[in-house]
Amino acid sequence: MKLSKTSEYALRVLAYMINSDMQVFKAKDLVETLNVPNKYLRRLMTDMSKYGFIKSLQGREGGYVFAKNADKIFLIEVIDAVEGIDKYQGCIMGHQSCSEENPCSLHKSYAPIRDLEMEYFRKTSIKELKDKNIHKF
Amino acid sequence: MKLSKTSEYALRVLAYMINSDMQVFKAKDLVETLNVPNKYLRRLMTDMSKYGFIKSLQGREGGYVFAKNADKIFLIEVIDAVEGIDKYQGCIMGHQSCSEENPCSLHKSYAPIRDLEMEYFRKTSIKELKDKNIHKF
DNA sequence: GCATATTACTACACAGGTATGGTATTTTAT
DNA sequence: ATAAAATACCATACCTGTGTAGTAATATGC
Repeated sequence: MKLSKTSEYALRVLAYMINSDMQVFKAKDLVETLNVPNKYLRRLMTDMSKYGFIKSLQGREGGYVFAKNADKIFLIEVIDAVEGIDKYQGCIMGHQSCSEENPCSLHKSYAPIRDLEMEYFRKTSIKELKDKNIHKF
Repeated sequence: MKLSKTSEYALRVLAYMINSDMQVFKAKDLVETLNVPNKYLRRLMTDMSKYGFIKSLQGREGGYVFAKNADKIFLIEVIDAVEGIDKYQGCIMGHQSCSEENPCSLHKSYAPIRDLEMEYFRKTSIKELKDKNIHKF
């Protein structure tokens, strides 16, 4: 599982937000704190708004806030929204059809590992990224 | 772990070779059997020869053969050779320095899963792809 | 109402991975 | 010598992920 930079940025933004006491986050603050390219972050935030993880407040005194409780936002949803999760679920050898019934030569041994990984992303929420001992998002 | 197409092709070539009774494999045969683009496969085979997994026999009746016993060729070596393995071992959130001592907010929970996956690729050899019930490489 | 602060939208640019095409060279069995 | 096979370059094209630039739209404070 090597996430795209866009997914990394998305998770880092959300990890920062859940670990901060602020309610409203400005793009400028996020850019400086997380070292994400300015315009890139802005597009990402707009996208994440559309997907319903956050909400944007326009105008002066505006910014971004969570659109729902962070324990209802799962890692797999974020990844799927910003880069798509399908590719990580396909056959490790690149076969179109690969299943228990018609497996590739790696399927039997690798499938359990991939399933474990997927379950992790499916069950872990943004809220679980809250950890007061960690100052790296 | 979403491998590059180049890695997928490499594994499929080696899986096909270990599952066949033939000793010498011609590029033409590999291209047709595995549906890999002609020129792309040829360059890949040249690369794999340089890395010592296979050997090329030039001239008429030439082709490719294993350069060493397939139980001495591990998946991680093949992946590392053709696309590099480093990116899969870095921090899931993209941090430069992320370790037990200075972890990101996902490190503690995700590191064991990534380690398990890496161990799988480190310990599984091409020989283990041999399976007479499988006809998909 | 106006200036300011902030996000939204559209288009473009660059790099790397993936793929194709051409031409010429080297090696070896027959 | 001829044919069959791989090697070596080299150029190009496409797609995607990543990143940049400029302009438009929105809301607030005064």
